[in-house]
Amino acid sequence: MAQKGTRKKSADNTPDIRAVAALAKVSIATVSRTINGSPVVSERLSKRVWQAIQHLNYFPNTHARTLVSGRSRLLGIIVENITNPFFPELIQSFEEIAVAHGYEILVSSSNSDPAVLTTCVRRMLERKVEGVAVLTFGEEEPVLDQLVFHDVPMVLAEFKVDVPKVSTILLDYSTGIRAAVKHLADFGHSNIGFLAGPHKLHSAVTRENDFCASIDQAGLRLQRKWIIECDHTLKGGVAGFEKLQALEARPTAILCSNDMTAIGVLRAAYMKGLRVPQDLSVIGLDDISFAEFTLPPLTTIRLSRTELAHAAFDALRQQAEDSNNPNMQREFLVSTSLVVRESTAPPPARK
Amino acid sequence: MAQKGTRKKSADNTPDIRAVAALAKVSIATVSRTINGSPVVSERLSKRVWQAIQHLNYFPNTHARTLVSGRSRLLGIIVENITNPFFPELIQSFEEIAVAHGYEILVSSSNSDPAVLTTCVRRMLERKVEGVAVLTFGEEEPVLDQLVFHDVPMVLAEFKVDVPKVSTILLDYSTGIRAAVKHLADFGHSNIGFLAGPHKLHSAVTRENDFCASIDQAGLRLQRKWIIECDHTLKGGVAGFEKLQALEARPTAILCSNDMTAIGVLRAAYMKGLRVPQDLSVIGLDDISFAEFTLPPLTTIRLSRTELAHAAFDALRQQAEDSNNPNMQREFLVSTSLVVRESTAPPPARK
DNA sequence: GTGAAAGCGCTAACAA
DNA sequence: TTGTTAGCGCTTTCAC
Repeated sequence: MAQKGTRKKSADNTPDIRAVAALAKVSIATVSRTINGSPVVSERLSKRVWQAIQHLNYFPNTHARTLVSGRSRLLGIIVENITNPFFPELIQSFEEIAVAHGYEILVSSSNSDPAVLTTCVRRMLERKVEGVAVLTFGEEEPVLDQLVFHDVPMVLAEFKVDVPKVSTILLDYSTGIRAAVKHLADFGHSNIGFLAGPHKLHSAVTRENDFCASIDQAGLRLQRKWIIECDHTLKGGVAGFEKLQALEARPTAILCSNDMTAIGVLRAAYMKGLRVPQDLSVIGLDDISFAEFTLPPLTTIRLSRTELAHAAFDALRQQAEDSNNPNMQREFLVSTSLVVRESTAPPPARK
Repeated sequence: MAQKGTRKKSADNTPDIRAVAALAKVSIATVSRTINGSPVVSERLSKRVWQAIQHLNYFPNTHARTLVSGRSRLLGIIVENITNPFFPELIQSFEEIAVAHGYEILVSSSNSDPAVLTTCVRRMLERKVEGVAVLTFGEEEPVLDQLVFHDVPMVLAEFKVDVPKVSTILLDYSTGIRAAVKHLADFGHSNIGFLAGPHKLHSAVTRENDFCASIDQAGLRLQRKWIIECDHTLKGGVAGFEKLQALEARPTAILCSNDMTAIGVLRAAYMKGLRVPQDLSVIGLDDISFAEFTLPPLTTIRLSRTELAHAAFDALRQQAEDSNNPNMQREFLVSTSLVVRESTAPPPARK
């Protein structure tokens, strides 16, 4: 009845820009300029405005801002699965950097399911993200067309496409893998097996090739039968280990395409009564947080999630903010390095 | 030069509601009604509108929607740390449910740092979340005032406050702990130790009390000196185990306040040459994903992240959508259950 | 340097 | 049942 405004909420604790303007006795334009750091505002007014803002505990409504400015300050990040221990650390870093630069992030998991990916993309589009980091390391291509179509900048991991506004992050596995092989060779291992990832995964193939090259470079002889395709799971690691054990000539060290596979090997070796590292050396790849907690703690090739996150953010931010160069495609390289823990040692003495 | 609109983006692939209206030859109001499922729209027009929408690949701008409707369909979830293996699964479930109901989520980690928490809250406020799930299991209280002040519904875990629009999720540890103690007792253990969490954590105290009660209920004698305060980390578990070992009379089974502590015990036992479960039974609590991958796989008390996520979402959704009952405070109970794996067995035969 | 005013894309009165 | 219109809270011309 006595209500005056049309759709004003009843007891709203959230002041708007008009309230600030009224309190500071300036126009809303001046408040806006002050908040956005426009250099034209005189110090006298700026001070009054900030005081009013403080006094009212005011903060701008991002939706209104987005609507009028066309900038959402929202970035999307799509991972394969947040439950996969590789990703939380990555998301964490990405969030930290983004927030530090005034961006908000939208996280979602594709679960390797194209239908889910479609939904993710749609959600991001609806929220008007300014860029999307697609860190699924796999089956990305098809649905991403939507993002391209809507002109949303992207950054892809290990997947180079020649499209404007789409940058790429390449992973330098070879450095870490070479270091791992050398580490083993230095211990005296000359028989090194490799438990590969599924060949449909681009990264798995790269890792395998890098392994082969490293064996060469170390002056060792590559044994094709010691390279076994697994599936990046613990079970796969167990199975891979067993295949290796069934051979007559067996390696004294196993490098795995990822940590879960290595954890499978640890488990299988334990069940067989083989001691790691005395009887068998094992190395993983990724350095998921659990690698530190295995029995024994796993020597592994660390893929820096921090670097990855930085690269992804930089690519997106640049696209979002550099309007001079709207169609740039950049390329980043993220390094790997060996983390020596306790799953590697010299090979058992020959009898 | 020849540009007509004022601030129109140049080549915009994103049609707006007017484009749809024009194509369908209806007013924008009809388009809006159609999209929002208003029952008043005639089938004839509705069909034309949907066709136009499809044809243009149109989707509404959520920011505009939020601005005018006052509903953001955004929910916040604050966890202690996304890197803590307890949380990803929780976030995953929360996301799934939320998305299934047309909500988007904003995830952030407080890192147990009040300053960071303040930022999280601020970010959520700026984005106008309709509710926040505070699942930090700890030091929440102080900064949350901001949310209360701004009238944002909340749901807290294990932390009951009597404030309108703030619901609580209680965790029923006792069921799981009782089952664990019984499991051990059934094996013949009568000497059971407990590696507690830090007493400043409410949940840790509850777990400890439930343990004591369960020992009683199992008809066992409680040994105070077998209860040791640890800190929920692997190192803490190692230290706790060592304290227990230093005692003259030692337990044959150890229940831990969380899985990381149990993993520490596994490690320490391994280093001492004690076999688990033959020489010592170990039980964890949480059932983090790694628990399945330890050596041996860890018997543990599972705290259902799915249930937790459901409860959190339901609480928030109800607050957001039930405007009849704007100040309701609900209470949820989430259960725990024993997951038997391979770290428990009968005690070693007495000599 | 400052303010008035025009919208950003939508929803929700209100009219017809 | 449908259309017209007034804003949601803000940024950004454009005058002054």
